[in-house]
Formats: sequence, structure tokens, C-alpha cells
Amino acid sequence: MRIVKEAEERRNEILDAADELFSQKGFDGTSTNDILEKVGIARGTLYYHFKSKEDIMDALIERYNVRLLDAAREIAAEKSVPVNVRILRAVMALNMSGGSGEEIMEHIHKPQNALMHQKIQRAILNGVVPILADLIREGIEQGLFKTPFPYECMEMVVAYANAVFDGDMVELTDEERLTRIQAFVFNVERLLGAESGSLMFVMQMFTGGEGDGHE
Amino acid sequence: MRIVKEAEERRNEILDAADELFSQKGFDGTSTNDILEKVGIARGTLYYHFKSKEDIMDALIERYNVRLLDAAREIAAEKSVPVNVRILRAVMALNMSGGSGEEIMEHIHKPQNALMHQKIQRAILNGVVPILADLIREGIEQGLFKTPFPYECMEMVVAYANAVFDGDMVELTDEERLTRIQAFVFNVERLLGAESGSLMFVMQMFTGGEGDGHE
DNA sequence: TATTACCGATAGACAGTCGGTCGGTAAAAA
DNA sequence: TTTTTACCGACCGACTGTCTATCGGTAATA
Repeated sequence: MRIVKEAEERRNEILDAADELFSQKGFDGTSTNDILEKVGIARGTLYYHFKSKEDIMDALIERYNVRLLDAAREIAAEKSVPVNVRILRAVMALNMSGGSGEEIMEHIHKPQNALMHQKIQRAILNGVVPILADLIREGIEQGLFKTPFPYECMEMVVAYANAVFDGDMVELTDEERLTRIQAFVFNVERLLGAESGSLMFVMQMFTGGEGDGHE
Repeated sequence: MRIVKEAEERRNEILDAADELFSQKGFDGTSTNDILEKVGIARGTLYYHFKSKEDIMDALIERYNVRLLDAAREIAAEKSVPVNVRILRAVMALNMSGGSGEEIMEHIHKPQNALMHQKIQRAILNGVVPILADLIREGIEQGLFKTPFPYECMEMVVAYANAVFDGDMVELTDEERLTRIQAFVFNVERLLGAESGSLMFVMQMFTGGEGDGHE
């Protein structure tokens, strides 16, 4: 009944289990015993690898954020793609969970996981906004946008997207949602000082297919 | 050792105690025992008046939201005051805690109280935005603003204010904060289609005194 | 090669705390 | 008196985090 593994492997096992459990039942709703059983380890083992239950959550968030920011950076660096498309993709990567093909975000937007949610959002706000702001500056050089506050603009956009495009949207009809998105695009254009309608191509994302699959 | 009071009085005693404790130590950090001791009642009494610990939080939030929204509505109704000033005051009433002279909000913005924070923000977003949107429409009629999406504009503004002007700002220098606010005002002007500089009077609030004391 | 000493990883019993319940009781109202 | 309202505090199960003991591999030593 004694299975020894390398520390990192165990750590990841625990994180994977916790990820799934927190997703299903929330942080508070998941007991450490749940995690123990799922991984098949004893109490001591868990607390050998993590100093507390919250420590597990923090590690989970860290892991998630790294993936998310890496994805965003990668998108931003693809210089062959037009700036506005890159911006769109980078923003999309926040709500849908990046190219990795995981569905972590879904779970996080539940009243239960408020703290996790908050921690992630802070990290996103501080991590993604600079990336986006750089893209905006690129757009400004190209004459696409015109604003003295690229950073603060994106901060606003991301904060809004975080607050509203999470869970709250679910209980809207398709039509209402469409209006919401139209208004969003319109407002972003104004914020960026973009030509009216120049970002409307974004709408395709929501009406038509799910992007183009390339990466 | 047995003190009998009217239900509502006890309820409020409990809420007041919980308010203070949650503020200091957060929701999870506060045990029901803490509350019992502070109020000076027995376990059973607490659960006679509230069905759970979270029920206490919800009641607390409800109480807070009512005050906040009432304050906002009152401000908005003061037709003798120019629209843009009313808007400003209504927004201010969100972060500073309205005219009532209480300091609830201060506490709420702590990593601990994530859930409470979240619940309040949702309520604010759904409650205050319509009030503000009406003010914007009034401003549109007067030719101050020009936007097809008054509601969504304010939604964005409030969401941003909630996300960024909470706690995050604390660790900034005065100068950085000023830039932040300048950018904010600038962006709001753009969103509302207001004349450039027409909302800059807001800056006085942050540089100069704390408003005019009238109500 | 055989022995010793050490260390990372694991186990599980255990203590302490916490949220919530329950049966009973005092006081007020009817 | 009877009924209702408010209150009490012992009690329960569940949970998190701690502590000590131990297993198995590995490197130094004989």
C-alpha cells in the first residue's frame, strides 16, 4: 500500500485531482479527504507536498495563470497576423481557456469559487493588460488606434469583460447577448479611438464559427 | 443570564457584530463563536434568528445594498443639480460609502471577503447601473453626451471602478493614482461621447477637497 | 561486496475547531 | 391558563492541519 513517486509527479497528481474536485464542488465544498481519496494517498502525504488547502489553490491558480499568459503572449507575438485580430484572439483566450483545450474557466465562475475567481482575475488584470497594451501601441503606430492611455484602456476592457462576460451572461437570451456584444465592440472602438466599425469584424466570432482553428 | 429582546433588535445586534467582525477578520476568519461572544448570546439564539452563517452575510449585504442604492437614487433625483455632477456623486457613492457616513466598503475589499465582495458587486452592477444609465439619458437630452448604449457604457464604467478602484489602488503612489484617474475620466468622456475635458472637473474631487458637504 | 547512515516520501492516528441541531426553558402574549 | 416567542447550551459530525513512526532507496564507508 505504499507507492513512492517523485515529488513533482505527486504534486501534479494532487493538483489535477484538486482541479477537478474544486471545479465540481467548489473550494469550500471539497474536503481534503476528497482529495486524498481521489489521489489515493494519506493525509500526511498531502501536507508533505502542500502546506495548506489554500496553498493547493494558489498552486492551481499559478499553474493556470502561467498557461493563460503564455498563450496570450504567443498570440501577441505572431507578427504576421494583423494587430486587431491578435488583440481579439488574445482577449478571447481569457474567457475561453486558451489553445490548451482545457475547460477550467467554466468551473471557476461559480459563486462557490469566489476567492479563486478573484485571485485569477487579479492576475489576469495585471498579466494580460500589459500584453494587450503593447498590441494597442502597435496599432497606434499603424494608425489604427489613437489614445493617450493604451494601458488604462485595456485595463478597462479586461475588467469589464471579466465582470460581465462571466456567468452573468448565461441568463440572457441570444438576442440580448448580441446587443451586449455589439455595445461592447462599439465602446471599445470609442475607447481606442478606432474608426467606427473597424472592429465590428469581431462580431463574426459570436455569430458565426469559433475562429479559424489556425494557431 | 437570560435577556429577551424583540426579534428585530436582536437580529440587528447580530448583524452589527457580524459586520464588524467580518470586516476585521473576513467571513471565513470569523467563527460563529466570535459572533456569539460579541453579541453575548448563546448558539441557539443565533440560529433562531438566522438559518446559517451565510444567511447572516446575505442579510448584511442586503442591508448594505439597500442603503447604497437608496443613496444613489436620492442623488440621482436631485433635479436641481446638474446632471454631470449628479453622475459623479452617484459614482462616488459607490466607493466611498454614501452620505450615511459609514465606512463599510473599506473592509469589504480584502482578499478574505471575496464572496461578500462578489455578491455586493453583482448587486451594485445590477442596481446602480440602471440609475446611472437614466442620468446619462438625461445628459443626452441636454446634448451633454452622445451614445447609443448608455446602459452598457455605465456598466463598463462601474465594472471598471469596482475592479480597479478597490484595494488595488492602495499600493500606488499619489502621482500614479492621479494618472490613473485622469485616464479614467478621459476614457469615460470618450465612452459617453462627451466633449473633451467636459468631465475633467471631476479631478477636483481627487486633488482638492472631499466634495461640498451639501446633500 | 556488505554495512551503515541518512533522507525524501508516505502513512494514519489524533487534536482542536467549527457550523449546525435539538430538546428544553423562561418570558410575554393571548 | 395556554400559546407563542425568544433563548439557552450541550451535543454531533465533519473538517483541517499536526505529529510521530516508518518504509525504501542511495551514497558513503568498511
